[in-house]
Amino acid sequence: MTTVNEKVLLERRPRRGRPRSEAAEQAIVEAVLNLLGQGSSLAALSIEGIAAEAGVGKATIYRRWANKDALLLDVLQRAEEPEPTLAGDSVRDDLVASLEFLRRTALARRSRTSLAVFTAELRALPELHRAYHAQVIEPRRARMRDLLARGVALGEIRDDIDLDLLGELIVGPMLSRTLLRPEAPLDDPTLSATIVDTVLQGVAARKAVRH
Amino acid sequence: MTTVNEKVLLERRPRRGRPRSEAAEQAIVEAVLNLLGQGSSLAALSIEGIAAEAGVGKATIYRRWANKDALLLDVLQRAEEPEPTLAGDSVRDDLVASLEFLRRTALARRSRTSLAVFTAELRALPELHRAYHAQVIEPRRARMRDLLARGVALGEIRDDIDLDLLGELIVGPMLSRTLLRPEAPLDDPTLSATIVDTVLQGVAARKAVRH
DNA sequence: GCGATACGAGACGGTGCCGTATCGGAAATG
DNA sequence: CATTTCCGATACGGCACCGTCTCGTATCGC
Repeated sequence: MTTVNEKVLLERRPRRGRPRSEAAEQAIVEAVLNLLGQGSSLAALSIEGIAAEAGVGKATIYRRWANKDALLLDVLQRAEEPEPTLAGDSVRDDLVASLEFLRRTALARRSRTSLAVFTAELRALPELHRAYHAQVIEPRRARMRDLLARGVALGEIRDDIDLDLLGELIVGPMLSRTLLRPEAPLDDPTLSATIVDTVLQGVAARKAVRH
Repeated sequence: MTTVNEKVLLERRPRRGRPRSEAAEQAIVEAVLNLLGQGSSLAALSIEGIAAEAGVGKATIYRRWANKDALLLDVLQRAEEPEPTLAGDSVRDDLVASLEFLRRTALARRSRTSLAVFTAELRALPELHRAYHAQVIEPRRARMRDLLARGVALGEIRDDIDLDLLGELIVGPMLSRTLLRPEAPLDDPTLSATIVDTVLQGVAARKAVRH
């Protein structure tokens, strides 16, 4: 594991000679996701194992990526779904949409494993961790902060709660279910709305009316 | 990494000859926790590294544990704090106490890393994962379920929410902060109460009174 | 003191992996 | 057809580690 360069892929593409196989490249990326989906840890992934899973020679991998870190970072980035576009009509609805995105990401079997793998294992791979955090986690949290701040400004959300804590109240339950209960149902499309509405309304029993 | 036997420790203690050094045993356990606390991943721990950190020969480790898995499982079990005793006066207070326990567990630098390491990395170590889940995670969740059920029975908590979801609403935010924000403050002793009360009361802005 | 068992240190064979190099063959350009 | 580059396969040197074993020494029961 050496340094991850800014430019991850080797991109010199000569015009003469046999072109690189797009199929091989896809097979390599697929193989990494397959192995992660089968429960492999990030650190346990080996180039030789990936090559075998992909039905590819090691040289075919090293022709495209400089080293293992570069390959893994590239695959992790490709695996990210695009963030959802938020309608903006209601902060509540946008929160549900954001959480739905997280749920679907977690639902995909591969990503589900990946999420768990990322959060902890990346810690042991500092270069990878730094890059992934800066390029994926942090922008996502910034979006959530903006959304919640809009909710406060519009009067949908109490203004006496720390914005970071608010985000954790929303995201935490989905994270808890994904990480701590690997067997828990995650395919209920109403789960996100239930979480958001429950966090908004509160859990305490009430005698008074809600509005 | 071979199978973890039911009996983890080798426990034949002959009465003749030099007795085993209790100091060495403690140094070994300490060394594992130290390395985890320094950010090492579970999979990256090596017997040789542990022995060096502990200032101990490898044979001294293998004299006590059958293999690496047995050592790690034993250390993980020892590292668990006892669950807090719940006063039982108010479910809200007991929830705060339970969450405080989780916060303190996460706060300890070693445990903080360990928690992150466990949740994801254990996945790649199936024997370890199964044992840890059954012996630590599941009992903890059962306690939380009982506590929440009491809250529902006593009328402190709404009766129209799934108990598992309730638990996730409480535990999730702390988990989120611990795992996704390694730099976030976790040493605020009022954090647990803030989370519990916010989840109980809800996040939505209200015009009506709360009672 | 003597045998038994422990200690730290580290040698040892074996395994698995990294990243490079080489093979014969395949697929492109010109 | 000659050249170039890629292909899968695999050999290679090097490294880190596992779990066993052997040193010379220390500490116990008897």
